Amino acid sequence: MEPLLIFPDPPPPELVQTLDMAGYTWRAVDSMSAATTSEPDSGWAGAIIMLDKDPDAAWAFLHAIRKRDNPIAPVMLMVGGAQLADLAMRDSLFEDFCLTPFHPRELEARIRHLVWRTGETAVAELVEYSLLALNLETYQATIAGRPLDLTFMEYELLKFLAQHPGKVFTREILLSRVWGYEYYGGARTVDVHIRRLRAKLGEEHANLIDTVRSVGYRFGQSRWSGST
Amino acid sequence: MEPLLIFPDPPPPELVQTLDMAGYTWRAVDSMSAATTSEPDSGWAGAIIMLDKDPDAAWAFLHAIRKRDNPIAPVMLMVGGAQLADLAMRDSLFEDFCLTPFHPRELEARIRHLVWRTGETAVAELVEYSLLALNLETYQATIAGRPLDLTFMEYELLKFLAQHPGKVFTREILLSRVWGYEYYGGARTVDVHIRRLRAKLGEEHANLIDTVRSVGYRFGQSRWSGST
DNA sequence: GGTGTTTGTAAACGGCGTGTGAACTACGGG
DNA sequence: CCCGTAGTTCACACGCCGTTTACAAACACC
Repeated sequence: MEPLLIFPDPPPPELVQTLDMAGYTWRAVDSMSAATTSEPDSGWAGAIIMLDKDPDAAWAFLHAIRKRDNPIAPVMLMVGGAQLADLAMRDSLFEDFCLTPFHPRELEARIRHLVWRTGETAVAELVEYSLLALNLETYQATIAGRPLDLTFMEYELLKFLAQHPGKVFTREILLSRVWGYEYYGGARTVDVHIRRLRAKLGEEHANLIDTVRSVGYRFGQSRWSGST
Repeated sequence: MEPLLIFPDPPPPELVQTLDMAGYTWRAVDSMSAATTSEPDSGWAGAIIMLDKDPDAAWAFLHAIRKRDNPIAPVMLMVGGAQLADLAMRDSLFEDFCLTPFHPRELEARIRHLVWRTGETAVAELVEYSLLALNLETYQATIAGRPLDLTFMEYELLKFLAQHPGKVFTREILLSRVWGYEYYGGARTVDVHIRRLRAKLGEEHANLIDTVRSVGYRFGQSRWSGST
């Protein structure tokens, strides 16, 4: 799982202990730039921000990570009882908070609930296979984290293939299912698009699309595990 | 505002006092049938469930209000420290919890945040993305602090796009969702408005609106990291 | 009624996505 | 080893699609 972002650095030892005991990975940072540079490719699972030591710096940091292009969510605030009034009018900046000093089991329960909730709401229509990911809502594709710049037909073809991994399709089937039922065109069209897809997937992933001689093309599951 | 549903009846006096002080209306019930019969036409704003006195009855009641046709949400649980372990594996039944005995100001802050969050999903008065900010109440827009002089349609279009960052919309969808469901007009209308928006956003921010060739347009989220 | 703004449509322009033909290569059978 | 079949690769031209400009209709504000 992706690590949690902690502010500031170093975090209080009781927080570290609670997170480690619960099995979370985390990285503490002291500035917005540090949060960006140390961000893993898969992004942050969320953020925990200590608000009780240096409130002004913490609020500034919180604003920064929520106003950037990919806002970090969810955010858990650690606040002292006297700071509760400061939370009003800033509801949009955090998802949950926990009073300090905190009960380790309470914080653990809150983080678990928070992480669970984001996993629930992330319902973006995705097609994933191995290192390939297609986001059907945004029409974006990535292979091993690297963005793929696909044209419309390339995207449609790859989407169809990735939605039926392991299955073999003849060129005629692909023409009718991807291009359209009444499409009249040469079978070579498919070949060329397959070729362009393999080129954009890169040499190390071109084998995601197999050629089945005298039949057609198959996506993924090139080698089925086991014998026979 | 709609009343809060409290379980059980009668609720502990300190809870009543906190709710009354904060200005919330509420009704306490002791059974699922009572919750149904005393439900106002506009429904419940949410539920607060005391889990510390009779846990079994509380869990049964919680299950009931979450499994019916119109599940009540959000739900706040009041739990003793020794019951924290019971929350695991039941994340789908509640939105937030508060330890008992509770800090009145903490509970007030939690309820406010919870109610705000549910209102947020329905109507947001402010839309922000990166350097763009739209104030839906005053019909004002700014990019990087600089005011944008947008016409009505430009504002509506930008608002709709900014409310769904990353998502791709076809011209037909945009025409129906922004212009109106029974609007009958050429798809070129969208193009021109997109063009005018990009011009007003300025050269350095024109790329906030991406063109997805032969599909439609997308706002923001040019780079995407794995999840969220 | 006059003037300026907003909004929708039409048409010209330009780029690049797309399909096709042909050359080249790989594979398999006789 | 040859030959036929099938897949790959390359190059190029057509045409679609988005951009841009221009203009007319609708509207608002004096």
